[in-house]
Amino acid sequence: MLKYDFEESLGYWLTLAHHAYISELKDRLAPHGITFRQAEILGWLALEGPLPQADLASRMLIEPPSLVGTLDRMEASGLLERRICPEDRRKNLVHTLPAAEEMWEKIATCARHVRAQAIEGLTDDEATTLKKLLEKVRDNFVVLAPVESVS
Amino acid sequence: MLKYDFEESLGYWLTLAHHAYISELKDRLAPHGITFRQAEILGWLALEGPLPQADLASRMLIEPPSLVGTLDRMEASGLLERRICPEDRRKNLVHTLPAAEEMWEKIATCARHVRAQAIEGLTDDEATTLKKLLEKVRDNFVVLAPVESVS
DNA sequence: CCACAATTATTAGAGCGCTAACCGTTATCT
DNA sequence: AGATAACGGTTAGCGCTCTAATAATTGTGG
Repeated sequence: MLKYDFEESLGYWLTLAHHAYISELKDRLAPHGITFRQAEILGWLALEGPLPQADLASRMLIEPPSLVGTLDRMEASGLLERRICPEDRRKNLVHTLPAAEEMWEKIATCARHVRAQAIEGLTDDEATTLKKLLEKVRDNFVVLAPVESVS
Repeated sequence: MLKYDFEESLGYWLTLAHHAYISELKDRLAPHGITFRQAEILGWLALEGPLPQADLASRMLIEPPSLVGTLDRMEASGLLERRICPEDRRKNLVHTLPAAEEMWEKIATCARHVRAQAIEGLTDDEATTLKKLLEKVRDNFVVLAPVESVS
């Protein structure tokens, strides 16, 4: 049987660090009665204002159908509202409701704590280097936007 | 509304790189008719031999119940077999079957390609630095093993 | 104007993750 | 030895993800 040395694989290191980070965040969010993905949705809406579902999905790196159930649950718990876009009646603009406001403050506090914990013991230079290297890795997979062929 | 700057968060960079890596691997595995998690199971068994389900789950960073369905599907497709451990009849040892052999060769090829693609354009020093920094981040979250209090 | 294509959201069905609760087996402790 | 605790696996119920197919709306071609 072929062997594959997980310990030497960048994918494995990435997975370990990512898992540790996200797990910590989930653990801190749970006592406030919100999930990681629901928190992320409130984050994007806080940053960018009301968004159509497709735009929200693309920012979260998921497909539009994956969002439907989560939005349903958040609408049921009074955090959100879908409103049909007047300019394009195919689109739903996702709006936050008042209950989202105080929830978002708790979420942001959790997120800042986890972020600070993550870079504890790293110098500014090291954090910058880490960001740069992670971007390089990502760019190795991102498909270059195909240039429109001008005939 | 409070704003949270995703672009400045280590968690976001980590997520982007991790997502790109894993997505690429999933895309390469799909044509061979196997999922990422099923491939990972074959990888651990190739590396360590037959394992109890709880050990497998801990290596995969998931809880034992999460493994049940996936093992059921793999058993149904003839890749695996659960065998009761003679020394401890509570345990199931997960054994690979012959069909797993050729599947694993395809998987290992995919994994090596993705790994090479990920570190393309990185010097050896940069790869080493990246590993070191990712380990530092992870260690910031890992709970120190509580020392047995010697009374 | 009208047929056709593209876009947006949804449903259906499958895969994989979690916690809580349960059963059978093994270990421990008087 | 016998009661109790701990361990390994499973089930049940839920949350989030995917692809393929569908309905409604909008854009584009002749």
